[in-house]
Amino acid sequence: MDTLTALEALKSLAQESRLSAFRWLVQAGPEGLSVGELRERLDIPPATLSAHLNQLRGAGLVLDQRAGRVIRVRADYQRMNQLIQFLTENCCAGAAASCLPIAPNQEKKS
Amino acid sequence: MDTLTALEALKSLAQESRLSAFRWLVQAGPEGLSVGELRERLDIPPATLSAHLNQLRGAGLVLDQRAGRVIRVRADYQRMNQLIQFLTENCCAGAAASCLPIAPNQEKKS
DNA sequence: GCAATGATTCGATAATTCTGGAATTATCGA
DNA sequence: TCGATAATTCCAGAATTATCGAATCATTGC
Repeated sequence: MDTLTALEALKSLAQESRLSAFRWLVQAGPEGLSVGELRERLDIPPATLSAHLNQLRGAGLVLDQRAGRVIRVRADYQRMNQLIQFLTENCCAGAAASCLPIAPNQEKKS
Repeated sequence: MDTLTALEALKSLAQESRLSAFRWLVQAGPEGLSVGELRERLDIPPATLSAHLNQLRGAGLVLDQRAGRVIRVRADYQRMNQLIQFLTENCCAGAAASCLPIAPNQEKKS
């Protein structure tokens, strides 16, 4: 993932409603949620949610699929993963040791 | 790391100059860079850099240490790590399989 | 075709963030 | 103490982002 794309993704997640929306979608799993369901959970007006979703879409963090009148939205884990990878690489250059405590083959220390 | 803290960190990194600054600092290693060196690399006015550094400081992503007239700034890897951990946990809940392809003990699939 | 429902776009206002010159603070060396 | 250097704060204008009502688009069922 290049810097510009990462920046877009970061901008998209760096906002309360959008981060919250994304977390709901992640929690919902591969099925995702309809825009309406998401709106209920976030309790914000449709137009506002649409604007936020557009931002997340633009960053490639969510995908949607229309089913009749309902649009089902789901988190794009792959893209999220690329972001995490970008951050890991760009956080760890020159200090790998202190930046990989999450890896499953290591003890989670402290 | 709680959501609010993560949000602060994301906001701090979601800006071109600041992301760039942070990457320079990471690349510089534990020694970090002086504010002046950072300013040279980013090529932005002192006041602007100060504002960005304050943001990064507030998010706990950088630490500084005064040495005479010079303030040496370095990336806080631990904090960055916590952010990555937050994102990993909040990306992977309910979909762990597709969110850990980076782990060194797994094949990267697809 | 028409009414109803789910979602989006439009457009205007409010709020926030970014930027950078000028003034200020801190430290050093002579 | 003075002058120079490193960095910061102050503050105001510019630019961007967020918010959301109203209008619109898309789809369904009748």
